[in-house]
Amino acid sequence: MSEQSSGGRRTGRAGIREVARLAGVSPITVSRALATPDRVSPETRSRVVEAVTAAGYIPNRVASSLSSNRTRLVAAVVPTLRNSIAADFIDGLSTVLHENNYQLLLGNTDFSKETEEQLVVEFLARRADAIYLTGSTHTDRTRSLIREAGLPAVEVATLPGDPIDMAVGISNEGAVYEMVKYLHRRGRRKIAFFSSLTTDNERQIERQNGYKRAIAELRLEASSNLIYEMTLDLANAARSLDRLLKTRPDVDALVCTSDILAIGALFECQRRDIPVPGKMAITGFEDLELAQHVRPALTTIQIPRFDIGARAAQMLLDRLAGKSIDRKVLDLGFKIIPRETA
Amino acid sequence: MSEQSSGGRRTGRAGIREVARLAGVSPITVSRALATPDRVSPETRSRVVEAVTAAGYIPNRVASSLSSNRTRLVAAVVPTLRNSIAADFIDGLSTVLHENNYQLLLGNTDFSKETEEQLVVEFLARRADAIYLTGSTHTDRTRSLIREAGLPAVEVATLPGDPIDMAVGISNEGAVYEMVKYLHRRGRRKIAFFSSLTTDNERQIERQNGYKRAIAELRLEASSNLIYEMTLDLANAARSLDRLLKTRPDVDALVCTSDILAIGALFECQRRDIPVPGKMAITGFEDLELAQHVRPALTTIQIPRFDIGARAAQMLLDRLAGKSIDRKVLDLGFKIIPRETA
DNA sequence: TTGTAGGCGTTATCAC
DNA sequence: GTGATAACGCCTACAA
Repeated sequence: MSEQSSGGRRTGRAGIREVARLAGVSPITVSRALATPDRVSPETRSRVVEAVTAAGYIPNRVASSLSSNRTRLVAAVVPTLRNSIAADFIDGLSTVLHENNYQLLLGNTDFSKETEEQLVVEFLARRADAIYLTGSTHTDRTRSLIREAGLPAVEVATLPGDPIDMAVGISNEGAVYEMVKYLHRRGRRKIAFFSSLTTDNERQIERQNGYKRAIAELRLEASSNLIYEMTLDLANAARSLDRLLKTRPDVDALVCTSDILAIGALFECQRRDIPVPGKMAITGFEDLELAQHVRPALTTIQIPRFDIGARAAQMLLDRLAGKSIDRKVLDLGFKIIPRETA
Repeated sequence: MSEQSSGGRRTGRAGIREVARLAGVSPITVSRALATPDRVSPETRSRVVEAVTAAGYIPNRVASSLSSNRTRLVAAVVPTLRNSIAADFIDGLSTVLHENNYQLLLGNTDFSKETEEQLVVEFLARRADAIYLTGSTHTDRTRSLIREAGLPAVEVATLPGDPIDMAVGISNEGAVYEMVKYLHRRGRRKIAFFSSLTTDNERQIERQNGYKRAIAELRLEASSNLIYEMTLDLANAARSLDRLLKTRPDVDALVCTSDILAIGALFECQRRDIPVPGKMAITGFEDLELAQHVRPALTTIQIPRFDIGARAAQMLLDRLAGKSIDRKVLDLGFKIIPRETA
């Protein structure tokens, strides 16, 4: 009857005590042999390793997290992974995290900052060691929760004036501003603007601000019937172009905040035999691989997608390692890629 | 000096005891008021809620996981999120998981089953409640580890004959088989085949098998110089088409295992003024939104991308809830979408 | 409906 | 280099 530790609610799995027993050492020595092998004598180490194999021991990180007060978990919040460059960021983040023996906890908000707040609460409850947020639009509670927890945090894809903690991204405002000026230099004067939804999405708002600032500086026509906002897909871009041309057949250029929208508009022009760039110039944002393969090839804004995620991971890891951060807001820059559509 | 519980290594944050003290109840009552509110009197409940707010209490799920031996964590393994329908699956998975108050732990393998094994070990160590795997190609150890842990598991995007536990997907073999027959009915006789890399990726192998079976049944020419394997992007599809046409200018149809490859090939045909489908028929796989927008529109195989992830989540949740599963391997089906390229 | 006792499996701390 | 002890913060089991 009476086994070694019969009481309570055991989980069936071999634990550190069992391994310790097999190796003829104490539990804490097993812990050290696995976590910090060089603080244990070679013989002890090999006896422990043997015992681990024999017992089929898989350490319980839940227990170790509770005890050490560290989870080696980074939580990330994205709006969505569908049709989204967020997937590229996360790929970069995940890759660097795994290389450093951290794991990724992922949540999607469907573009709602209230949902984001719920996720952040859940991530704090799980005691994630650091947090990755897409963009800089958050509820006040999200911000204070993270700050009060003292959690390393990085906001991604934009350059907030007042980051919660750190940020990596590009100037969305600047990128579109430059693009409008580029179009102006190439003789365009009636410039329309397509963005995806601006709800809880400051990246889109910043891009729209870049457009407006350039239009104002260049003394071009500023009109609300030149600005369209839509869900991010090809079909909506085509539909919006249809509406735009009905009210404003005089438009000679179209700045889009995504390659998807730009390509949707380009295809619609081709269906209507509107020459691009002859009658209509079109520009995108992101530089998807597709951009260089459509004909005419898409003039667009290139951003370092994988790198943004990877650098975000690195910044979090540096902070977790106690290193000092030189720049809290890291601008990875954009580049206008002139191709054929503008 | 001597505070309530001065000893040890406290984490600074308000704990359940502090909340209990504020509410004038025992810690276990706080636990119940939050986890199962209906098992607590309304007054007690509201006193607890007040105390929670006052203390800024965020429950420690690490501790609760350790104690309850449940993490409410589902771990998912994908090859990559870049340029991949895996992102759509994960979006579906994540959405359903969050609706049910589970969180998602995500890892990427870069198409290596050894990396997958490492991730699975890590996920087991974190005591994830269930696991999601992409495909059915795993190391023996991965399979036995999951089986021995008795963990609910779902393999996604294929229909394994011997699933580790459950599976959701489509018949990759059947889909390509049908597509080749479709092309044959439309008079094509020299049919080439483009797939992405087959390393540790049985979906690609199954699709190639579907191609080979149809070719054999139809008594068409089977030749290794009709089969190409490449990294999944537009540029490689174009390059492979170039090579194919050099050795086999007589080819009249091209079956691709991805819309990306098909569109890459289509664009290359257009650059070379090869009429599609006049001289060359092209078919894809996935039915990305782009497929219906390119001109000529792409004939392809549609699969329920978001649903595959969502159903995978549902199967795991059902099993976790102790419900019986009617079908361990769920076939969500494909559909050939005839458009203009074939 | 509420509370008491004790353990979940590990690691921090301090001693040897 | 190794070990004894006591948490980590919560929840299961059982009792009242």
